[in-house]
Amino acid sequence: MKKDKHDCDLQTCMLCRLCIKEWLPAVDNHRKNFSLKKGQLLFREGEPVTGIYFIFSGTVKVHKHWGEEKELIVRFARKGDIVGHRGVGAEMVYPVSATALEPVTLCFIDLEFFQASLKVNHTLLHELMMFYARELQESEKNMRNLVHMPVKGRIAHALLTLRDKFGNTEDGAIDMTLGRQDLASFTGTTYETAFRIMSELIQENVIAVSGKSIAVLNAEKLQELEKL
Amino acid sequence: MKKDKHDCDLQTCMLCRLCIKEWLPAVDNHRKNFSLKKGQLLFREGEPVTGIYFIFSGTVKVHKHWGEEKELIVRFARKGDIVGHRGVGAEMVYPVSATALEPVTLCFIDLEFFQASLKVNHTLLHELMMFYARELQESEKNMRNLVHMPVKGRIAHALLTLRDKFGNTEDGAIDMTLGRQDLASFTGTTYETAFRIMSELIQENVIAVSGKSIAVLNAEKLQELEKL
DNA sequence: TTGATTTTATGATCTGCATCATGAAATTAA
DNA sequence: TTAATTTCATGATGCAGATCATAAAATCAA
Repeated sequence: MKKDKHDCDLQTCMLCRLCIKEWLPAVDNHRKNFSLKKGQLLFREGEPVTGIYFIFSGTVKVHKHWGEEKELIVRFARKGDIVGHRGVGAEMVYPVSATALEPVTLCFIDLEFFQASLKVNHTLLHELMMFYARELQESEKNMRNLVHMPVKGRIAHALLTLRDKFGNTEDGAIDMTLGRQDLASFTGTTYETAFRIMSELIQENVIAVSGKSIAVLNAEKLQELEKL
Repeated sequence: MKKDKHDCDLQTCMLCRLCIKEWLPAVDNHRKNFSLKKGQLLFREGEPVTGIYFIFSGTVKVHKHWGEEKELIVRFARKGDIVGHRGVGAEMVYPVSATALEPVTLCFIDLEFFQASLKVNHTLLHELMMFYARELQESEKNMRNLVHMPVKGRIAHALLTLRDKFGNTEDGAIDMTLGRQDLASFTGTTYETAFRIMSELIQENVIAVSGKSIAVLNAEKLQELEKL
């Protein structure tokens, strides 16, 4: 993890955006900027929590492990997103790992200072609470989908979610590249099944794939798949 | 939903426990006590959020629906627990339903007043945030379990969780009665499978069942099942 | 108290998806 | 540039758990 002091602009993340003017210099003082290469681990499930991170550029996957081989991707985080807040709670151990999917620059805030910020800044505290609330809703929705929705529907849902979060490039592809394995881990299935379903969707002209970039051609169809 | 004004003791729920003395009369003023019979619906998924509830006695299941027939139980709430907070967020619609599993008495606080309380009482706000954080951890753990753990493991985990939350009666049974169907919905499986696994566990002398009450005889064995 | 509904119980079958196996293509390392 | 490692691609096989079918008990309604 390369250290660096002049990366973030003090206005991308929620901590800075919601910051009280007087507190900003303190933030500036406490932050530590880092960069990660593709595939590098930010923190690992089970490690003690030292602080939280804000992403300044790049994409990170947040994932839970099962045994050595298997995982479930719980969330993707991008520019401006907070990472590591799942460690806040009773245990003070990260319940997830975070890994860079591409080169990433980010900002580290140690826990103590972050908690001080929450104490000082009630808007921040409230905003963070709402963020947790939204993530909880999301998580439980995904949970239900995992139980009752067939894989095809989950992949449809995942694609729509990703398009929503990352937007489209000019040529209509989702502005994010993720491998089949990650798509599988995100939808709670295996690589092979994910692959087969993607092939089906291509055949049905619902999506178009070239390399790792995926374009949604027929969002309505995906929405249908989401409900049955 | 029978209305009643003299149920809760103003010290069971988090709102009251963390309340600033001066604010307590306001709470007393805004609360509305209700009671539900077994099986009665407290609120339904999709309904607009009007406020939040605190349980004074009894047990409530919080569940998400899929189609007409299927559901997933996301949480059980008991004395002192908050219910309805999942509605707080962007949408202002309950993302879940809540149903009484036995006679329940509870306390309703309208949303506006609750939010005012959060504004006034930062301890409460902080505590609520931590609560969301813990629920999120829980939810994502369950999510991973749904994907990677076989049903038997999930049932083992569910039994341990329930024992933890509800404790034991004198005769060693989990202090809560839930039907097989609810156990199935809680572990994300079907009634039949839940039943079969329970039979296995009984045969293996890991649990004992009489009617709707379940006793854990061998917690270690359940813990083993949890990890593979 | 009796008929109706819900819950419990259990076997027989069916299937979506995981697993296994194998090779080609694409990255990455060296 | 070449060897090593990942990722992509696809068919063959197997199984955990869903679905279907039935009936007895228990609970509830009237």
